[in-house]
Amino acid sequence: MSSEDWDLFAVVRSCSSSVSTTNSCAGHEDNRGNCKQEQDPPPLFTYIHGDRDNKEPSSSSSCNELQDSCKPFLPVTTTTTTWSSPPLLPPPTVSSPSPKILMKQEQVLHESQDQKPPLSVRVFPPSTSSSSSVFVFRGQRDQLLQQQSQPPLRSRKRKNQQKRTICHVTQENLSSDLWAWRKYGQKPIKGSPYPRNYYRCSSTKGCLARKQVERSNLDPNIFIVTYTGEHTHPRPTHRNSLAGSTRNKSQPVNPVPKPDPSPLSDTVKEEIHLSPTTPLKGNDDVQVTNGDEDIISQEVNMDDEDEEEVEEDEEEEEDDDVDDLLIPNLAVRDRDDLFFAGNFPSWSAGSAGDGGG
DNA sequence: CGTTTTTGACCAGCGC
DNA sequence: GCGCTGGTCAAAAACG
Repeated sequence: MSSEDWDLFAVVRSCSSSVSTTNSCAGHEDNRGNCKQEQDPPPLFTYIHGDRDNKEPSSSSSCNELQDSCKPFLPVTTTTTTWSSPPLLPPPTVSSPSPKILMKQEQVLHESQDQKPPLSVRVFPPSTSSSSSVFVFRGQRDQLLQQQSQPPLRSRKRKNQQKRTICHVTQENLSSDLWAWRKYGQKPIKGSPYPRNYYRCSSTKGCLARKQVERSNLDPNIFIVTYTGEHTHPRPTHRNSLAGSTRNKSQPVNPVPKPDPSPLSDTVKEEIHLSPTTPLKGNDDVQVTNGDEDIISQEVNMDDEDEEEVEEDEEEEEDDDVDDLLIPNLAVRDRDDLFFAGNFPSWSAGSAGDGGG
């Protein structure tokens, strides 16, 4: 596997082609009015948004920002589904492999980030379309309690965590992100075999938007993308420069433990050539994915507003749903496997920095 | 030349 | 206060 492979994942690029398509944003417009969705929205999308640590009143602009970041992943149909406050339900128990795995991942994610397991998990059964399924889980009660008893956390780290949108996307969908991101760090995450990659918006120097891409340890096909901060600029229509964007030669310092390197399909190959910075041509990315990919995004929200919406959903959704949840359509899976087969250069460890500290 | 990626080091938050 | 961990910075290297 080579870094080039990872490029694709890391990816996270956007802008490119842009422009054009309009779609997902339906109903969600960032404060900059960029909301126009650029590409065909992937079918699967779950997102959690909200401020976990500092529960600031979620400003619509902020939320929109985050959502905007995810817009690329946001299916038109799901755009309206904003979840927030979860019912105070006990954390669901996950035991089965497949779908539940994602849930576990979620829990892991929360644990690692919030240090606490999610209070509840919301799952969207593939109701509207078979290809799209969304699940959202969130734990807030503890946080809420903490809020009441604890003063607002104030630290750079905490501040960043204030609002974030977590999206679960497939490798293919990673490139669906139309924003331009520049990788600025990579660190191994405790409890996860895969390192976490840190990206910041490269469209504008002053842009505070950041993105974290982490591969699900439970489901390698799924990437956990966490958006933080807000874009301080309208969505870029094209890349400024491609220099250094593609690294085909670079070799993975930390070879990823990849099982079987199967031959990549043409489609996959194309994607592999793409890098996080690689300009997307038109909807190439989308084309590759075909829209069947799974994008699971989650919005972590601590906002009361969202809670209301969630409540409604809750009634509709039953705990049983949780079992069903998750990525009904992993059509990409095969490709992903192949794709990943030789990818993720430094997934292993130690790369970004001292690993902490 | 300009930009991105890589990666070691630093800083800060959190739990004990 | 200490240690662990996560997040970010910055220098060097790589790429178009």
